[in-house]
Amino acid sequence: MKKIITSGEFFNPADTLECGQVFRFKPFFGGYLVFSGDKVCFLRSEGSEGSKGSEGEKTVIECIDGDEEYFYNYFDLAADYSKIVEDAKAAADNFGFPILKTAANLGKGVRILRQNHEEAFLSFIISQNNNIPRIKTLIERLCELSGEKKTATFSVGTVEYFSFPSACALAKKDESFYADLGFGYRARYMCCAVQALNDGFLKNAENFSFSELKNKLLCVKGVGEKVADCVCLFGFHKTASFPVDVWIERVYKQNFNGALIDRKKISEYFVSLFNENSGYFQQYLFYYKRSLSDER
DNA sequence: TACCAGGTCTGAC
DNA sequence: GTCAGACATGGT
Repeated sequence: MKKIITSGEFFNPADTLECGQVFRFKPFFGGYLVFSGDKVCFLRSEGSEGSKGSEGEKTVIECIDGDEEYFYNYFDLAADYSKIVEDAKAAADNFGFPILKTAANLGKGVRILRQNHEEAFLSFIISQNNNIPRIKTLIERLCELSGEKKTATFSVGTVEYFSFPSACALAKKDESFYADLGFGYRARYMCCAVQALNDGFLKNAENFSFSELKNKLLCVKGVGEKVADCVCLFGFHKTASFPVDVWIERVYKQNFNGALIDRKKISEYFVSLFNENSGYFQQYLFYYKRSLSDER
């Protein structure tokens, strides 16, 4: 077992996991088990007697031998998030959007994950017109029925879990399989998406530009602007992406006095302001807006 | 019961 | 190109 220990000031486990970018994690011994593809790690805060984000706080990742590099990359540990938060505050001042400063202060512990490509792609197809608790349930069912059973041992004990099924493993599943799991009308989209994956449409996709990748994703039935933006951001770390969903639409109307109606145009508006920081700022705003509701 | 959720597709105009 | 309605499901 290996440990990665980082400062907790700009990496808060709860904020990072519960801000809606990822759906496979669960509470475990005061921290979280985080699943990605066929891997798992145990993520927790340590030494935080004071308030959240205090100087002495550490964030600890435990993983099995050989997975250190994977999770170092997954949690984007090479990036300097103090600069991103400062950029957000500066943008808030420059453009006169005080809410962005408030959101960045609240969400400064959020990191944009570098998720498994296939998992992010299929997960955000499931996410459409759905709520986060239900998305998590559907993905969990999918893994239990089609993933591989695995075990991993951490300092506090051993866990059993299921991997996210590969596109290959899902190749023979038909629409009724997903419908029986409760996917609703998304069952048809899942079949299309799995076939696209098995046809190799995401092969070498990490080398694509943002627009190349997004256009490719939009060719798949069931993938629209918002899902494509989420896959680009959370699966491929294309941070010039600004997904617009119902929550962001509310932020735009209520806090930015926005007059645009079309979500694609709202996204383009924010990207024109924030450029390569769009994805980070979007996540701060999304997390802030949702935290105001009682949903979580 | 009606509405909502990290939307997208389709057909009418 | 724009827009309204349909689409499955389960929680509130």
